[in-house]
Amino acid sequence: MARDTSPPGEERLRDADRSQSTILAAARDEFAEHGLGGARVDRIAERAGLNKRLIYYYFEDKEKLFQAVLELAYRDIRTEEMKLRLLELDPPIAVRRLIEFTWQYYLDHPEFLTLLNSANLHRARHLAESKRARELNSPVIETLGAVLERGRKEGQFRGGVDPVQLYVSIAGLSYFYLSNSHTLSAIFGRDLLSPKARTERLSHMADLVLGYLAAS
Amino acid sequence: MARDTSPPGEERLRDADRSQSTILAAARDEFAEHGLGGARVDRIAERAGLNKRLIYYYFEDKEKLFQAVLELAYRDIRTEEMKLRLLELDPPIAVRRLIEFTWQYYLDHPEFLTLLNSANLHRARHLAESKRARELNSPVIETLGAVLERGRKEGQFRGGVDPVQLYVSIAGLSYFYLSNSHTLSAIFGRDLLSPKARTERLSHMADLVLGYLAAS
Amino acid sequence: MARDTSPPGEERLRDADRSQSTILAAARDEFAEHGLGGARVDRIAERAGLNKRLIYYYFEDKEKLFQAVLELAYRDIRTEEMKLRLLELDPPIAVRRLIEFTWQYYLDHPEFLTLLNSANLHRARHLAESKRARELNSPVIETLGAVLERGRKEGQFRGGVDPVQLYVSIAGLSYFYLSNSHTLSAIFGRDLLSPKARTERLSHMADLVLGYLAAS
Amino acid sequence: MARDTSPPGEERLRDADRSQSTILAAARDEFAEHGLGGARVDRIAERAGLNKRLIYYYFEDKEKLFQAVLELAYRDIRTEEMKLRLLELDPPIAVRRLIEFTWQYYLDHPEFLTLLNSANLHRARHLAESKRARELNSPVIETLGAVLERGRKEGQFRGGVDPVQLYVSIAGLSYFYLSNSHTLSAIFGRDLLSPKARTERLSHMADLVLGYLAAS
DNA sequence: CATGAATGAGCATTCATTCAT
DNA sequence: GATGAATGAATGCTCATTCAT
Repeated sequence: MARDTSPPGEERLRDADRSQSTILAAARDEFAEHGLGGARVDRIAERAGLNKRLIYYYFEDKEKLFQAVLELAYRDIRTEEMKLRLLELDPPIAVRRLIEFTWQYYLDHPEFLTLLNSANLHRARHLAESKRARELNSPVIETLGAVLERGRKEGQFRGGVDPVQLYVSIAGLSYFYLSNSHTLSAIFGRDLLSPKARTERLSHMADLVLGYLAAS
Repeated sequence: MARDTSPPGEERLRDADRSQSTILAAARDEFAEHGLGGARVDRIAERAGLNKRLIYYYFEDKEKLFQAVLELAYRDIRTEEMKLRLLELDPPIAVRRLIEFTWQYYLDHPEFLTLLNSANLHRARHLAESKRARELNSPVIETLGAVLERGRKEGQFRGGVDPVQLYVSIAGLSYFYLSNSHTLSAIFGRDLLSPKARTERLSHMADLVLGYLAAS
Repeated sequence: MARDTSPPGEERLRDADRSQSTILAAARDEFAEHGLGGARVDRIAERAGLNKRLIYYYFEDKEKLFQAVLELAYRDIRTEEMKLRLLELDPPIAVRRLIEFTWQYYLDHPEFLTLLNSANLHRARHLAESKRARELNSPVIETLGAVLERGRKEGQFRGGVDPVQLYVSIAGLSYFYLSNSHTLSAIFGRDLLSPKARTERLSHMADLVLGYLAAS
Repeated sequence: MARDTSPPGEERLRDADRSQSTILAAARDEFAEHGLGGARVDRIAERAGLNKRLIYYYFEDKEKLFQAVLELAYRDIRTEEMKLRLLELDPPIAVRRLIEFTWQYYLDHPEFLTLLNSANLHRARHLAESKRARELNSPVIETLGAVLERGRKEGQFRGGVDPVQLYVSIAGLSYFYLSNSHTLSAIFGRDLLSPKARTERLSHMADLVLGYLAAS
């Protein structure tokens, strides 16, 4: 009586890795939707289609689960950033590409913004406790430094620009707009997420950053 | 049995106002510290030194209290913004002043950032429901428009800059840096809130925005 | 519309003292029956006919509730002990009366034995944390000392008997027999709680203690 | 695929016995520390360094495990009691020796006291269900009867003393003092387990019992 | 013999909210 | 206007126990 003829790792129950991943994905969605305080462990279990007890079996408690979700979210964006290959591009193009990537990634992963918000609300306690915090440092920072340096050498960019400051600025320009889009839309009485508005925002950000860099 | 010998009306109202203000301040701190989901009505009452029941008497429920806190926070920053008198300044100075004000206000009122975060987590539901949302529109937007226009006319600024976009950018540059300071400090392994780091950030932001505006 | 004509403190709802007493009594029974670990807060609320939340409102948590129950149990037995008036009796009669009282009290309040057991299991942590622990010191100890002294002076008792040791012995003789009655009954194959067995035990204890005291 | 090349039977059984013993010892410690209700099967498995499932394999459930622990504890003390050889001693010496043994055994095996407590809390249900309950009857009872009889014949002891009553009394004198030592220490404000206090207690108990027996 | 994965029922505790005065 | 008492519905977490190999 062949009990299991399916390819390994595909449909098996009792697959620890698979269960953990399922839980992480469900938790990410729940935390993104409701924040750390508003998230419900019951709902995470339900979303994952797994027993609530299993969450505690693998992640100990809600806080540690949140930490694991955060680390995964950072790993995900870093993984994508590493594919950018900015060094192969002309410096202005490279900077523009970084801006576009950041903008698009935030648009595609709204949960990332919310997770960041929740993490900040709790004073980054979850990252401070993570031994892997430093690993989350973006590899792009270094690359961006090289891009800026090359742009300067080639007379395209001004000098004296700190890549960390610029990286934070690029992130902030997209982040604030998107994270506050609902609030801002309500206040300004115009939809900041319409296609037209999006295009305008992207243009503005690129103009702002590249205009600054280009200035003598 | 004389229950109350105080003059009717007047003083009662004063007390009522005072209680409401006390509750609002306590709620603002609690929401700022723990977010909407993590805030506890009990703690708000304790902070205010008032009976929990009074909170419901004045604000109906926790959500409405949060909404009131949000509206107050917006009113507060708008009040300060109105004192800036940007139109009396040379355009580049005016823009610099707005950047400095924003930066300093966020530094002085960290609770404002957290409240914004919480509001965003809940998709601005609380503002959308507020009849006064539009009143929260910053008067600075209009003023900034005038400043940009004058700067352009005087050959100091480039043209075609949307004041809303620029206003959002200025806010975002400070906001992301400060809101994420703990996370970023952990990741970069350097204290982003040290006096030196603060000065550098302010310089960078001014350079970025003014460098952009000045570019032909 | 007279809402409440009943005598005060009799049937009123919303009577804090009354509620606390009701909870304490229910808790005492539950703890006595199941021990600290086996007791269920739900069941205590049910026994008390009150909302579970109220238990936490008044007693903070299960441990503190147990502590309150313990203190009450001690206060109760001390109250009874104080009514003994041993000093008015002839020394041998006084000692016999203390033995009889202890025996009867344990028989009438089997929950006292169980509570003591539970407290001991947790290393008297609950008493050690009680500020009133010393108040629980039996007033009988002092009285017993006087009785022993008078008995010695009158040539009825031997000298050099520590009243604390004797008090503990008297308690232990009843306590072990009753606390272990089920175990011992099973082992010896005879009912240790039958009327005849009880009488024999009381005789034995009195003989033992008085025989010892009378010995030259 | 050779699964097992070891000699069949013999060694397997050894392992099985060893595992059971390990579990029993771990369970004894856990039950002694936390009582039946507070004991955790997980912790027992951890203490034993064995998989939780094995516990169920050998002992069916927690209750039956507790019963097994109890039976073992009784067997252990009976084994020691049988080494006393009281009949070879002069009656008063024999009684003193029994008192000393009981006192010392309880001191050396505090877990025995706690296990007894737990068993009593559950009304000896675990023993009543044990087919071996009667086997747990102390062989010392009979011996003590003989000692008392010989002491009486030789004019050293009074007559009419029930060995069961005396045995229970001797146990109770040590048991109550030690089992309640924490509570009593807290109440009396003096350390009942200091070397001096121990010596005094032992003296008192011997005086009490032997004084009683010696009395005409 | 031995084990990691999984679970249903339950548990102490919390929380926003309402009642009665 | 103000407050102490009271509550129903969660909420995070635990536990003894079983499954599948």
